[in-house]
Amino acid sequence: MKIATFNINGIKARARALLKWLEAAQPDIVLLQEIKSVDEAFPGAMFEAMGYVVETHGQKSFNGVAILSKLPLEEVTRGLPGDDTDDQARWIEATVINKTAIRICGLYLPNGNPVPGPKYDYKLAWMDRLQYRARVLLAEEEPVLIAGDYNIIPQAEDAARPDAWREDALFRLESRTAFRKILNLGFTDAFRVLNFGPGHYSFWDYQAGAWDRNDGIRIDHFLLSPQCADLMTDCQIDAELRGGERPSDHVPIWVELDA
DNA sequence: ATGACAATCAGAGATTGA
Repeated sequence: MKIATFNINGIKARARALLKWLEAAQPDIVLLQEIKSVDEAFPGAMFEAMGYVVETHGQKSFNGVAILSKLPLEEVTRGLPGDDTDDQARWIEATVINKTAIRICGLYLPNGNPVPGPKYDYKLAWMDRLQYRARVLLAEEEPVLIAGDYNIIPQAEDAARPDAWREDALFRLESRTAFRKILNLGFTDAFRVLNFGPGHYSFWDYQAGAWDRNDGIRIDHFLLSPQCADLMTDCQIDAELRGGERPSDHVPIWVELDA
């Protein structure tokens, strides 16, 4: 089973490019972030025509996550637990059953800039809630996959110019510590199991020719529970999409699971 | 230190992003 995550930076602007990539990459499940659309305006029919079921958790103008799946989805839930006053659409969960049941979580973690400030406070508070949710899911001792745009550069090798990010909300120690706390529960950063060294990125800024200079950062991740990590057979980034026409500033990353 | 680029909503330019 091939599961992908892709921050598409606006479904309205990216629907055609997404369709083209789906046809080429043939993922069974796709987690989307930054759909920047309310549920009613999401162009679900074009994906349903390809055999996907569509579950959205949208919001006007900003944020918004969705799941496309060729397998039936069960127990779909929306919103990250832990704060009833948080109305930002950044979290969606579903269970998919093929050979084995997997709990799939799609996330769009807050950016957090500028630092310091309320946006950074929100990021850290959101990561606390994420850690708690991850802990609850892990306790089930079943395959769990938490993937999406984490807005976290895990290590220096995950940025072309780490010094430029040193005090940024994506890379400063406090942010990386919060991310590592989740890993330390027992989750695996899928990409780093199978890929080594610098130069592997999932985001390139639109500005200053970042793509042409490969001035990128790796901020889109798959975190796998032990039971899920044992099923993984491959994990890759489809970087070439960034060189296409009117691309998102992120590219897809995917895992292959024997599940 | 600043801005560069893009999407959205709206119908200009502010807001957001990373």
